[in-house]
Amino acid sequence: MIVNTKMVNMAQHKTITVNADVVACCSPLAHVEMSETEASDIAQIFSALSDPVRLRMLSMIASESEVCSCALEEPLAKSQPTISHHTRILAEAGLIVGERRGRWMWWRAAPDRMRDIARILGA
Amino acid sequence: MIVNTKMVNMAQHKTITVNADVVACCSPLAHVEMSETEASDIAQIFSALSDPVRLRMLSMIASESEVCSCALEEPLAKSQPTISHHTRILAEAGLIVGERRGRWMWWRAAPDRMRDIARILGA
DNA sequence: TTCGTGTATCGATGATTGTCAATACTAAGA
DNA sequence: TCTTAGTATTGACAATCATCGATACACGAA
Repeated sequence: MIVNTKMVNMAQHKTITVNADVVACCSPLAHVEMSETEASDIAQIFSALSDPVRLRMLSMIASESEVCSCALEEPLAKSQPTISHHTRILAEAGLIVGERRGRWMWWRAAPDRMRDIARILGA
Repeated sequence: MIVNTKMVNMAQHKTITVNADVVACCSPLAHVEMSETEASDIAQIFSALSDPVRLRMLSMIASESEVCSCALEEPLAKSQPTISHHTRILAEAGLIVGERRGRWMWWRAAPDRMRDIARILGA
């Protein structure tokens, strides 16, 4: 039974997903030269994707409907603080969204955001 | 008149494009959980995309048929060694391809590689 | 309230990275 | 050959990052 449900991106922080609309409305790379602002915003997202642990983490989360933080430590062979660090970075990039249920933190992928990024790369 | 033409990725190095087929045959993120090897290979490419200067550089190159190295310094406001450093990283990631003509280095985008990455993110 | 447990934060450390001045390399012309 | 000019490499430095132990916080149960 679900006792408490709270939508958050950064677990106990304000819900901040950076660059939401900037990314959504950004043109494909090959069409227009990017501004410095666009470049910084998008670079942050690629930066979130530039770590092997986070990539496998995102893959695990995106392959299921949702995954608990506690289910990530063992397969990724990382400590609990490290897992928390990486989920936070993915969430700040808008690639995953977190939901607290009691003591547990559940994560699910944000396919819209992933499509936005794919579109920027797409030909 | 073109005197000498040499296809290279790393300007005066061996032609090394890392992960070429690994990336091309990699499944979308949400389909199968990534192996550590896949994750490392793909993380390297996202790492190349994770810098604002490189993103703008790639955008400039992809917006034209080809761009000379010497045409990048001024609009990006970076020194020549820095430009060379960034083109090298993009080339090693397989995102751009270089061609030397005389004293000049010409770069063009690799849309196939960009599509491969988009497909990995795509839904 | 107290205890147990899952998660977030802090602090420190070793590794990686972006940047540029100086220098070496490469190619074309004189 | 010597000179000029575009590019690559080296070396150094400041900044950022991944990692984890220790600790604080949040929540449910007794």
